[in-house]
Amino acid sequence: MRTLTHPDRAQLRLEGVLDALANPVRLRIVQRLAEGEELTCGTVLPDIPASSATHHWRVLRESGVLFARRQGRVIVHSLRRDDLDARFPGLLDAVLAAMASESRSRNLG
Amino acid sequence: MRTLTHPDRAQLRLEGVLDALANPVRLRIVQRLAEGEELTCGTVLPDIPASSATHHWRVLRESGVLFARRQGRVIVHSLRRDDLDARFPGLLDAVLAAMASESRSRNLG
DNA sequence: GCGACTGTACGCAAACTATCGTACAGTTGA
DNA sequence: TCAACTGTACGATAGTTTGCGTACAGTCGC
Repeated sequence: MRTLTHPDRAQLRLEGVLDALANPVRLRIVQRLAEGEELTCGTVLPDIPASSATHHWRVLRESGVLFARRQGRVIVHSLRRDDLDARFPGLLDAVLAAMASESRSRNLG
Repeated sequence: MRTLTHPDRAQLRLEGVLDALANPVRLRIVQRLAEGEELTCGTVLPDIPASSATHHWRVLRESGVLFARRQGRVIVHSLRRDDLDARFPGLLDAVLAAMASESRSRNLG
């Protein structure tokens, strides 16, 4: 169990963030985090195996999309909203809004 | 030489667009298009082989990021700004602004 | 210490992506 | 019709990503 490394704000890369977001599992995680939830690794998509989930958490963490802090035996994740907004103003909001609008149109059929 | 197919506005998918944008070559193309240029396939990055370029143009076209129209023997590409703005408000602007800010900070050192 | 719990590390296989060379198709102007 | 030009189709390959099983490490409560 290594220490949880994060890029700092200045190290965030647009391409890395876009890459992290261009995946349905990770988009779903971001959406949940954006709802204000602080998620542990096991909290999202209980049907996907832990080892697969770990991979996605890592991609999100290493790209700088979220922050992970160890809290006892769980790892609590939160969106790095401030950092993302500072480096890429409007990007996160646009992605979240787009997800919301996509799920709306899905529900309409 | 097949006909150039495009998804229509309602078919645009966030994940597909993010995926198309999560690549340095394609980001560069989008940046150039956003500057108002209308580009043909050979106009960007002359050092990359035509067959590689074709691949990237296709990804951008099929994800709905740009529109390609045949004009004599060249294919002219333009950003689908209106469609992107309609489906994913703020997304394209945020990405373009982020690119601009990244190239600014690169120039500073 | 021990067992339950949470998540990682490692390694593997399948699927996907990027890059490229070669051959070729459509358009244009001579 | 012919050659030049522009871009595609196809196929190969290397590298990457995804998904997963298994083994294990750190923390907690008892």
